[in-house]
Amino acid sequence: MPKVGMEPIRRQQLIDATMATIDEAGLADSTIMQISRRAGVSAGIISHYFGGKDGLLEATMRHILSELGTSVARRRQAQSSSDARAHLYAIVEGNFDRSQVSQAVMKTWLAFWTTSMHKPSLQRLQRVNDRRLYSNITYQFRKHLMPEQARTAARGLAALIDGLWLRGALTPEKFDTSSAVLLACRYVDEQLDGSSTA
Amino acid sequence: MPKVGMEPIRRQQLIDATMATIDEAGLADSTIMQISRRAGVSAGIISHYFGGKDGLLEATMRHILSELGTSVARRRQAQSSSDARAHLYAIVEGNFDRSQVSQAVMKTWLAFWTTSMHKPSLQRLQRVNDRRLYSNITYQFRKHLMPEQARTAARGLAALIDGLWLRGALTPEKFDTSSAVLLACRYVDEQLDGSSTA
DNA sequence: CTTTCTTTATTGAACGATCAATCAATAAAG
DNA sequence: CTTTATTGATTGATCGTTCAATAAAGAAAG
Repeated sequence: MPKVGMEPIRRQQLIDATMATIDEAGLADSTIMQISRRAGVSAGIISHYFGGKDGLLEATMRHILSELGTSVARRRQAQSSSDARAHLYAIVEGNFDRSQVSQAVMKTWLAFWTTSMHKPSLQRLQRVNDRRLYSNITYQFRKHLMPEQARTAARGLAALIDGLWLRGALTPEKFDTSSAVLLACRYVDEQLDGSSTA
Repeated sequence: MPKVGMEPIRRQQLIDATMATIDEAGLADSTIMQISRRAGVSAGIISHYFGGKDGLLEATMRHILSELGTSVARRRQAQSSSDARAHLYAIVEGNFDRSQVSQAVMKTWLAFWTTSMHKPSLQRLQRVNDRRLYSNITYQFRKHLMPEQARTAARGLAALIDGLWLRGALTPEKFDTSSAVLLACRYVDEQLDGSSTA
């Protein structure tokens, strides 16, 4: 069947298969044979399109990060105003959209977080994404808070988002996204409204 | 030299070597040879004392969990009163003591979090610990809040603790423990004091 | 005291299994 | 006939486990 335009299709199939395999067996027990078998192709094709297993994992992480960035940007652009609260809400909602808050995506993300601490290439990806989230949040808080307060509020919100998300990933039960969003948005309110004491 | 009382010594040496190796190379690239070499013993001794690599990893996780439990319990017992705020502060401080908030312990913990999602034996350990933290927090909040509010506040505080801790583990910079404690304690205050709107 | 026996501690080479990567072969499409 | 796509057996390396051998330290017996 081969000839043209197979590359983007295969790449997507393999990235999806990678997340599904990590979800099922964990990154440590995910072999290229399992992944390729799930994608319906041979093992050799991975080296052909991604240069090897590492390339596939990095591409998978890029894909997840890209989807997160898109889901946040989409909600922020939907805001016509420059209201800080609305933008912070959008950021929170975007982080709990994550295209899909599926167990597969969350487990894959956590696996990459762990791996990124020892693989410079993945660490750079994670850092860039992290910095962007933090500085976006800080920028919005600065509209209503003093620089120092804004930084603290941003640290708190970022931690709250990651913590809620982490706990959603760790518990086998369905992740209650809406209550997590509500909790994080209430934190935003507390930071914006209760700033009179300092 | 052998004869008596080597077991507890070797076990501790190997657990320490495990955390140090995970800190340096990551769990995925930690072999029993590296670990045993760092502990100054042969590879075979691991199977002798822990039954195998899995046993060593489970023992290491138990050790970390035990140290966390101890550091929280110690600070709570230091409280003579039954004041909710003081106990919540103690819980927060205990979680950021973690015996040592070293990179080695944090990386090991994160590695086990990731692994526990696919290994029932580790998952049970993690769940028990998680439940205990959550119910302890909920119990304290219930002294001043309605059940539903207490649960929400507990979810928020637990997430905030985990999130701050996770971000401390992910950033290469030194983890600013005191500011993390301050931030989490301020969250406790906001939950306890600002409950008049509901 | 010293000789034998037993237990505990430890080693490290050998084994078997697993896995990522390679590459020559194949097949379809232009 | 060339290019793109794909296969899957082979290869080479790695790793966890096993196990027979060894060593030291008491214990028992003379």
